Amino acid sequence: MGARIEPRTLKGFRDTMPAEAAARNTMFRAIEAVFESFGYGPIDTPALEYEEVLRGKGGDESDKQMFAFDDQGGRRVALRFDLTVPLARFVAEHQNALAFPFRRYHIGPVWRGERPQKGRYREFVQCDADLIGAVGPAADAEILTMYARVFGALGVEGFVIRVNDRRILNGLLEANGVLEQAAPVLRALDKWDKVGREGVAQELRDAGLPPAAVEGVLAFPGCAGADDAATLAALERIVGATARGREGVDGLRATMRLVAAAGVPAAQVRVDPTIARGLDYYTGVVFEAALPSATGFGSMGGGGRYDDLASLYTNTKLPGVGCSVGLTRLLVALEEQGKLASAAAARSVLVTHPESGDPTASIALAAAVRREGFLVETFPEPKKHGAQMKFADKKGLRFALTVEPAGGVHGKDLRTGEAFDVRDAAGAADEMRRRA
RNA sequence: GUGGCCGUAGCUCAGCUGGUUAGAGCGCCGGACUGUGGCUCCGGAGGUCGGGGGUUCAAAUCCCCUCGGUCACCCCA
Repeated sequence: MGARIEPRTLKGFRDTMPAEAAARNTMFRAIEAVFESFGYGPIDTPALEYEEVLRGKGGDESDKQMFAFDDQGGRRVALRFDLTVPLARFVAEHQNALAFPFRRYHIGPVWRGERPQKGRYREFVQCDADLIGAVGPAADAEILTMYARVFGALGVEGFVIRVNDRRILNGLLEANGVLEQAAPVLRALDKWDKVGREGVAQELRDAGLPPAAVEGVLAFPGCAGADDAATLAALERIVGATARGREGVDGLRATMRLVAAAGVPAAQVRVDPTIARGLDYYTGVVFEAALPSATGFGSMGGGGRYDDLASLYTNTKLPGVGCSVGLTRLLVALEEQGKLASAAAARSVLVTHPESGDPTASIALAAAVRREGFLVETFPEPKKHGAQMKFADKKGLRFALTVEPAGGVHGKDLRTGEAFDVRDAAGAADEMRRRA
């Protein structure tokens, strides 16, 4: 016997407890149902890929964040840090076998070697859906509509999907003569909510923008109006003089019209000039989902349009638009708010084991009740009745059933504490259905 | 990669300016009482005070190092 091994998980990695896992699976199913209702089908890709495939163009931020190492055969491999790059490789590799427009969704864990903090882990689950091989407002609107439906189906209250368009942002940059400083300017704008007007102004000055340009850029986020039409009109006044800005405003206006036509409430999807998104491959519409109630958690996901998904792997031009739900973060945020959809335990049953003797009758009872549609578990050992009941209580089971030595079934509603006696499994099922 | 805070029983924490056998609540185990849980009562197990070094007659308590956790920045889900 050596020293005992300390049971622990790696920094940034976490276990999922039964209640949370149950809630997560319920969420999976809800998300999948929405995606599939729009004609999207599931795919999977390997967690581990060649590093060069995932790395793409080097020198990015993702470089430092990727878990990469040599495998046993000396190959440079890495864990995927998102589901979009694997999608690009997948589409490029299988383009002859796919029907375009290609709609797929993908749910799975991704890994990033960042320093963990609130709502941020080194392993987390993303739910992505993308529409590849189509351009225009109809495609963009479809993703936005579906995205709103997902949060609706998850029962998330008060979510807001804030939408902008990279072309509008580029118009702003052009109008102020700062196209060269796109990255720092967009990054600063994206922090509008967090650091406020003065904070953004400071960042812009630090980025070396001339005072006139700083003022010009600052006029932008504040232009949001009472509704999307007003905001779009204001945006048009600011960037309408540039071709790209004009195109962006027109496109976003058309997209929002289609989203409304699909029946999405205006409160759920709103135009917001401060949404920029960090990833540099977005070229058109961009959006981000947030829970106003989940302060300090960051966004619950986002997405946008990209002109050319797989240019690294193929000459075929593959434009697309997609969305992503950060399921792990969403789960933790909802859990913290005590809003985890509790898996309905209304049909859970324990059939006790006789304290001494033969469990045959109990096993038969359990099987019969199971056929009635209940979630039935049997106690596997002849422990004392009190202990068995305690177990049922701790696990949160709703009912306990015991076969009486003289025949018949004695039941108890663990929630109300009421007992009942019935003739057989069918009688127990009726009684439990009545109480559930 | 940079900075702040924290590290005492399974969990949440008390242990003031260093001083006899390190405590509480909850949880856990056993028992009493209800045939069969949740309430109450009784009893019990469980701690290298994160680790290492130093100061001191004496450290969980002071100093240094280290490891771990956490929050923020960066970036993002």
